[in-house]
Amino acid sequence: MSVRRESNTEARGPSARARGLTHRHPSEVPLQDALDAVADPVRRTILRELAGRPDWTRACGTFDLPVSKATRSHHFAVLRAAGLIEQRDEGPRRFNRLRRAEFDQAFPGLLALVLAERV
Amino acid sequence: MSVRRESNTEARGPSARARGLTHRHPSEVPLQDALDAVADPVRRTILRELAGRPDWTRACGTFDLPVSKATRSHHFAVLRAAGLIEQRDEGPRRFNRLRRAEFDQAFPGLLALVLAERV
DNA sequence: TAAAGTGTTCGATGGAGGTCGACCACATGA
DNA sequence: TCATGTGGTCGACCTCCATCGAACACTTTA
Repeated sequence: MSVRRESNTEARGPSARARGLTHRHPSEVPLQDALDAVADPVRRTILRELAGRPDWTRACGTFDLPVSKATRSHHFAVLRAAGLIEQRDEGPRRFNRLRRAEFDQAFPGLLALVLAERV
Repeated sequence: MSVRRESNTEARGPSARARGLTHRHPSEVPLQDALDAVADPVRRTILRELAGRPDWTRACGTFDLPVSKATRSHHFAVLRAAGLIEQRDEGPRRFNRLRRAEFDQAFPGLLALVLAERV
């Protein structure tokens, strides 16, 4: 293995921003928090859009939402605290991943209801 | 068919109170309403207590809830509108039934999460 | 260094809904 | 007819949270 330059974050470790990124595993999330998270229509839109693309391909700003970026940031924080998404910084952008398997094991069927919703 | 007196409500038809009882089938309930209904801890307590007894054996006043009867009445109305319970008047009391099968068909897994919650 | 792009934090605001007391409606029994 | 018990309705209150603009922090690039 040579000493070639790495361009991803793994080689450099977490950035200053990513250091403050706290995640919670779905198994540690109370049902109350999970229900509160999915009870909001904007957050359900985020989840559905996230499910339609491969993991780590959607930055927070790329979602089509009828709210300001401050509100948007708030919603992503709630989803993260509810164990519904995982986030990773890449340069100035924050990419997202839907925690399908983990969340479905903790709350079977709940995420499926959200993703099946026809808006 | 003779003209003998009937003592149950079916023979006399719905009482004056029951006439104003509007139910909604779970299949007609939007996901938003279903999630809002189960997102409240008092309502989840009602659902769990209801699941622990046979159908039509629990009147509204027999539930152990930390709220006034006005609030209690409000919660039962929300659960009814969400297709989670069915109500039937018997004398001055209003008995309840959990709409397990119907609701589970409309929102698979959701009610199970509520009933499995350990308080 | 400066500028542009992305995202968070802060403080304030508004609305939705949970809560209550009081009163009302209905059924039952004395 | 009256009293009692059950439950709903009404109006008011209050808390929580979604929302926003503004300011800030970090990264990248010119």
